[in-house]
Amino acid sequence: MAITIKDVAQLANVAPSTVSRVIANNPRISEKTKVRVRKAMTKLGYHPNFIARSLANQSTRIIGLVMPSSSNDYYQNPFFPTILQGLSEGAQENHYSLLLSTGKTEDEIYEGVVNMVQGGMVDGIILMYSRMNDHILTYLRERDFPFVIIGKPYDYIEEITYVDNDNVLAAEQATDYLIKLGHERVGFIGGDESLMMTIDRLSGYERALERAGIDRRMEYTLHEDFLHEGGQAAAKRLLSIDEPPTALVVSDDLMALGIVHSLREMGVRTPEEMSIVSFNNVLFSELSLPALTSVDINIFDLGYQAAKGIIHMLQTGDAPAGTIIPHHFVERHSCRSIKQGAMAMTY
Amino acid sequence: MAITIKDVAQLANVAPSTVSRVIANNPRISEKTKVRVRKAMTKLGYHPNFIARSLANQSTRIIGLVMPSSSNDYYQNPFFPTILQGLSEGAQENHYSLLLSTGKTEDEIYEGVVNMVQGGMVDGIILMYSRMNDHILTYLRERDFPFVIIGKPYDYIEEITYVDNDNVLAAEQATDYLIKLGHERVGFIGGDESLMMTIDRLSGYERALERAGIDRRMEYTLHEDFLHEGGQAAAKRLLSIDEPPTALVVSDDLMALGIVHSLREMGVRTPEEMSIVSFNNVLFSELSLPALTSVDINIFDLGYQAAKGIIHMLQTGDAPAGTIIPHHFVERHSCRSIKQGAMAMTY
DNA sequence: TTGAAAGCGCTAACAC
DNA sequence: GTGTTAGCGCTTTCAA
Repeated sequence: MAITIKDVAQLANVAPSTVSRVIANNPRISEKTKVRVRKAMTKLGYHPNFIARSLANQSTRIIGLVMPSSSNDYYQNPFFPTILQGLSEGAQENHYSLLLSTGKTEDEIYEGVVNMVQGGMVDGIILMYSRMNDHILTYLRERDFPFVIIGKPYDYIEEITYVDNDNVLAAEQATDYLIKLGHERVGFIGGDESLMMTIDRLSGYERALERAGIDRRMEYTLHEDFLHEGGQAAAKRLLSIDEPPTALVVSDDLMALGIVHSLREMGVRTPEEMSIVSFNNVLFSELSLPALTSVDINIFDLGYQAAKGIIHMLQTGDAPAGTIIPHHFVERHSCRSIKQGAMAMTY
Repeated sequence: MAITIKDVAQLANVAPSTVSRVIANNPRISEKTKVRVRKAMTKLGYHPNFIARSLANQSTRIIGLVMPSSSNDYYQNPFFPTILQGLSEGAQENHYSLLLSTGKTEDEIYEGVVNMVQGGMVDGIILMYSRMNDHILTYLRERDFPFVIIGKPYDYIEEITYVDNDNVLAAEQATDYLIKLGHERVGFIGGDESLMMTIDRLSGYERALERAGIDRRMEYTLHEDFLHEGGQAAAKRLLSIDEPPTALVVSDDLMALGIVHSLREMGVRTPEEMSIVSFNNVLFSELSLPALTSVDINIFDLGYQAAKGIIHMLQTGDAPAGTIIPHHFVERHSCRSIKQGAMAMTY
């Protein structure tokens, strides 16, 4: 059995409660006894017991992290470690810890969250994704349990604290960029259709087309899970259209890579015959061939601000609000101009 | 305040201890009262409090995960989410939770681990990396705290439970593959030199050269952090040698990508002028141009077995042992034969 | 400024 | 089979 507050109290000749106060640095304890107690603590190698403290305080200083189900490819994305890093840094700065949800299926994850929450293991929750009609979100709302969500809430947006990019604007700008390059046949390749990220990017894409007076063609919009199939299916479908697009807005770098790859296998080169703008700007976007023009969404900040946000909520009980993380466009070599008399590539 | 065991006891007309026994499914309780108590539980919406249980049991069913410091590029690797997935699945299957270490610097992480361990937050620890002279490992050993390490222990290998690949063999095979292709000037690009993974792969590389009777040239071995610089520095140094290598064993796919990229910028094509074998076989290895020939080390299993391992230790108190996860070679298009009269590429 | 004592919610040894 | 009781290690009234 480890050293407890009692052992320290005994050695320092004070009551356990006094030791407790010294730990909390209670100002009503005299400096003299503080010093004495602290000396006893180091002498014994005392370390406070988190569990006992949590039980007494009804608070664990632990934040639960809910990942998307691991059957979901989203999880596989290099996007994740970076978000985690942000979360980790935000938590660390305020002496909070992070507890991971586990579970493959949605149901398993849901059950895990219920355990975390009702079991009193966590003080708050961060949802690392946002999708429509999410059970977990509903549950959290119903219980009025503190949480923040990374991504835009599907509904009750005024009542939920979230951290997100302006994905509509970002996609609009990306699409606009292609249109300015002279492309009129621009397609959109999204990920999971229930993800708010996908939904927003799609509507940004639509908005740009509309503003440019370009009719949207439904066959130019594809939603699939490309990580596994390497974009094979998408590439095929795209090329089987009688007037295939000349440019693509792709909701994720890894997907973009898959599409570039499949296109290449079918003899279509990027950017010469297909221009591509993607999202996230993960590490390898720069290293791939061609280097991907990508929208940097500041993934790290997404995590960092989410951590800050939930901690702020827990400490102040403040009203919810949305935080928008700025994005920026990173121009590389995956797009080319098809304007009359323009340069061939957009270096 | 939430529903407690007492509320349930009252409603079911039994003592709190009986409720506790029902939760534990103690066989000495009659089916009749079990049913009655369970009914009361669902009626009240009772959910056991983890913290209280942990305090009474002196066990949390939480496993602490120690990541490398986030200043470390290793963290950035797509490798990580996959390990996490494995850990998560292994933990979930046994109803364990995962607590993440936070902290940027080594010292912060160390402190975090001490808090986890001495604070009684975790029953065991998984170190997600293995390096020489690691403080944290020393600490854990000194306290005799249960832990498993992903990677080969630097010392006391007999006394430590670990999960690892046979990196020596893997690197030997990779090098051998290049030698068989006719390469005699084979270089090695490793990551962090203190990582056991790097050390083992380097010695596998050396072994293959030795067996083939090829003298090792020190200028062919480079250790750097290529993720940030995109391999620029490495590529330059490699090409500045009077007799540059014709093939490279690279300790990581992302690094390999960086090198391919930099080489290309300097006018050196892969695989025509430089053959490359790398490690890990992460998702994009297949999608890059050229598709990378890579050693698949079964990252998921590394995590999965580590989780199983620590849980086994906790439940049985069993003696430590090493688990070796098999690897396999995935031949793609980043190497070519330079043998007389051989085919140009190894499709 | 400090101590005594109750209690956080649960488990387990000991009774009956 | 079930109840009683004493903790697990800490915080926090309340009293002094």
